Amino acid sequence: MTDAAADSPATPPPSPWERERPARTHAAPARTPLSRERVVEAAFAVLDRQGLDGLSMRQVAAELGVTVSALYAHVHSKDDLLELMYTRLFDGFEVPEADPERWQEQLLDFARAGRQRLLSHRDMARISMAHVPFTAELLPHVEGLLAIFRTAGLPDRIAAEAGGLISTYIDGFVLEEGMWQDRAAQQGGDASSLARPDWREMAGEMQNYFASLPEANFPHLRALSGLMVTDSSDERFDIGLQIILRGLASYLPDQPDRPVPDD
Amino acid sequence: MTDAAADSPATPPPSPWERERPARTHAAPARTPLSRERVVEAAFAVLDRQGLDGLSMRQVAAELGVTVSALYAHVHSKDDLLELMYTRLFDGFEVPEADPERWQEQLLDFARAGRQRLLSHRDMARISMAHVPFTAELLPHVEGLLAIFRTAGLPDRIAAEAGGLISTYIDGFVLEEGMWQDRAAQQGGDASSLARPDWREMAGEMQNYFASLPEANFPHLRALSGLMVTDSSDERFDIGLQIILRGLASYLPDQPDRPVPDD
DNA sequence: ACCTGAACACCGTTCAAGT
DNA sequence: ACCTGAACACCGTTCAAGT
Repeated sequence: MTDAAADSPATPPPSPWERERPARTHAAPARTPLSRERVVEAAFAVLDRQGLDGLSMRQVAAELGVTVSALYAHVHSKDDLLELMYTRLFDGFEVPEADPERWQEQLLDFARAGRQRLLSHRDMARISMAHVPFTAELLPHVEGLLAIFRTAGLPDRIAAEAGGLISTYIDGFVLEEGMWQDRAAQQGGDASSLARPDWREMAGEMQNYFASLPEANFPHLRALSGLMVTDSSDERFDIGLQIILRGLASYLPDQPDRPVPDD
Repeated sequence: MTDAAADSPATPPPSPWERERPARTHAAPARTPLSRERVVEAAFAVLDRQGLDGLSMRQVAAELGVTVSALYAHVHSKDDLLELMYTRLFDGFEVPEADPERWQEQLLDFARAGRQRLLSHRDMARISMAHVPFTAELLPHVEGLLAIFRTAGLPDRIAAEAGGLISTYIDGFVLEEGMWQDRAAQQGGDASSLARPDWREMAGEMQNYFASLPEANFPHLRALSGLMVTDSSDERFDIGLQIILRGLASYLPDQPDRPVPDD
């Protein structure tokens, strides 16, 4: 029984962080009745159409052709529903086996995948920021991330902070991306272009605004006007990531080409 | 005309980012009537008492002894009110003159002050995350921060990302701090201890939980159980900050013997 | 066992009417 | 000029009642 590790994801018992949730409906009934899964699915549909501010229990019920009160047999509350959506984001995502030789690439992949996951549903970053992955289902992901840091050789107290730092960066970056899109959508398209408003225009406006600032007061903002807001978020995302990765690398025992402190 | 820089904070014209706002009430009337400032003040009072989820226009009106509709003469909407609260957070805060010799200390001070500002009102990090400091009033702060990066010698595209990276870190860290306190409050104290619920207990619970995980599946989480959640957030905050600062420092041309100032 | 209907106690925002 | 009162179109959640 010592190889229980290789067995399954081995979801641990609920942590003190999480609230209890009503027991699942045990037997799967006949003609596709409501289920927790269907409620979550409908919630994603509403989210993508209306955004988080338009995501109400009543809208989810309408999406399912059902009364509001019917939802409460399957989810404990709206907060519970949001937590389920947050958790479902990690479905089918595995942190790879930590490889000390490739820890930086593994981290890059992890972060990029995380961003893509958040981009897969509207306002998902806002939902993600409101949660912490310390629930039983998500702890394996945390463990996998910590494994990368520790087997790479990072000191424990650095490894303990690194996961939160990177996750916060991902959430924050995508949150900001979403804000630009929202602004562009609400300024530009009155009725159409709901799906993919080209915020390129807004980026251009902001660049012009920064470039038009008085030179005497805002020399640096003017100088960086072309870089602060760009339409290629992918590059900007990677740069921030590299800053963090280089910071982490500076804590490794021997990495000769970088300024390493002697403590 | 060239020394306009030394004149005043020189608030630039509104950026494309910001929405219009109803014109301020011009003349200050007699007997302390409503004003934008009083509305914001009342909103902070409600926020500190009820939290962001309990902050409603109706509660703010009640705080002022006034009808809800009266508020709309002074703020354009609830979103507008939240933006005013966000902006007011920066009042009386100056980014220091950039000193290339002391850029790391200046950044440390900036970040610590930012965290303290967020901690000064309940749920303030949640409000902060929903905003971007690209409004006319806040651009001087952004400029001051960029000045520190650029005069330190960081490449432009690194400087352009560094501000957002650090701000995101601050917001994210304080957001998480607040979540712990909320959890502790709603688990423990039923009626009393509203102001300062000791979440020390909850931290202990989480540590025990991590330490109790099956060794086979969660070796790293177990090993770091004492570090992941601690009651001294100050240290944890500084560690994340140091990771970022070292990452930034790695982009400087040659700074061989001077790593980040250690505690 | 599962869902409906109705109710409760809230929301943000608007607008005619008062003073 | 400034505020009130009432209304509109929403919320999350609960619970007795139906089938």
